[in-house]
Amino acid sequence: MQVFSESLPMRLYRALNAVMPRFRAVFAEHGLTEPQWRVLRVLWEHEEVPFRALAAATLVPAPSLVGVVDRLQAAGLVTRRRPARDRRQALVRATAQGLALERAVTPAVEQVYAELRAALAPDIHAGLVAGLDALAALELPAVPAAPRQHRPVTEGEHT
Amino acid sequence: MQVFSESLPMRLYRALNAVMPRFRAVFAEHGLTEPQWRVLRVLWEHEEVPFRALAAATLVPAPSLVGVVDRLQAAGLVTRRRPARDRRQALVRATAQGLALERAVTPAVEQVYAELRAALAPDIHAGLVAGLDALAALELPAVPAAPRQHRPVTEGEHT
DNA sequence: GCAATTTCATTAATATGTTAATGAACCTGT
DNA sequence: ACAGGTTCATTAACATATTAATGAAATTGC
Repeated sequence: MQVFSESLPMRLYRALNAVMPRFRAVFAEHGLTEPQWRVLRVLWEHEEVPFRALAAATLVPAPSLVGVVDRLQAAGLVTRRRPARDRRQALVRATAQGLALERAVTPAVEQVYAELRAALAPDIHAGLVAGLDALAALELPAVPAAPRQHRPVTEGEHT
Repeated sequence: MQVFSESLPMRLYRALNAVMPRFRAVFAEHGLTEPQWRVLRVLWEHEEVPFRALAAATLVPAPSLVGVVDRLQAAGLVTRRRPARDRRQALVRATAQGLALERAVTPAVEQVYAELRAALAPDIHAGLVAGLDALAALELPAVPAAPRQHRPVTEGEHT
């Protein structure tokens, strides 16, 4: 087994840890968490987005997205709508206030991106993007959903 | 602003989403969560690890690590020790049972790595690793810790 | 020596991730 | 029409992430 710190997953996590705190600091200055930001980001690009598509676009798992949208809705930044033709669906849309946030937050976010571009050599950046896209495209054979052989390590468990 | 789905953070998240479920399925078959696996992974490489160092090596935030180690300890996989020379510290060490897990889980994990290597062209992989390490090394100037200008979007907030 | 500071793990409060289950709405074939 | 199956958002239960605060233990400054 290779050295833990040099494994691909840990490299991915370290890369994220290097950049995301900068972005999150910007989001926080405007009262947003990262998932909340992602939802708004999608809604700035698309008028009205089906819940399912929103989860896919933001990479926020559907069960988490329920709470995220709840809080954005409570804050008056988005609305939820049930279309008559399929009342199971939920269509999410940004309010005027939610749309207005774009102009407020974007400049500071752009600046972080600028720092990134400035700090990363173009060829390194290109190789990185190519590698990431290759990974994302892998579509490794879906997990066989083998039944668990052992119970998970959970709180109440004593020896 | 660039297209959301093509931003570097989303590319990083998509790459992780493409590979981690495979690994987590293996961990789950042995009753482990991903952070739990990471902790054990470090303890297999180092006899006894200071809490602080364990958090850094696993990239698990210290407050989260408290619970992770609690559960591993309750499951009999690790122990916590307070050194006499500095009673604030906590030294974590794997038990015999925790050490035994390595031989049980490693083969399946190696297999996932093998799938990854087989699916990713060597030059793409090299470019990816180079890019990730460059990102991780960035050390963007620490966040200025500017005071929040707006309250976070929280549950109880109504318009 | 001791008050002030700093370090360290932990707790607290809130938000999200993960997996399974639920319940309503739709669909399918008959 | 309707029983059975499917889709969809949501809830449930648990574990973790994030930020701030706490409290005990070490260290520093004077």
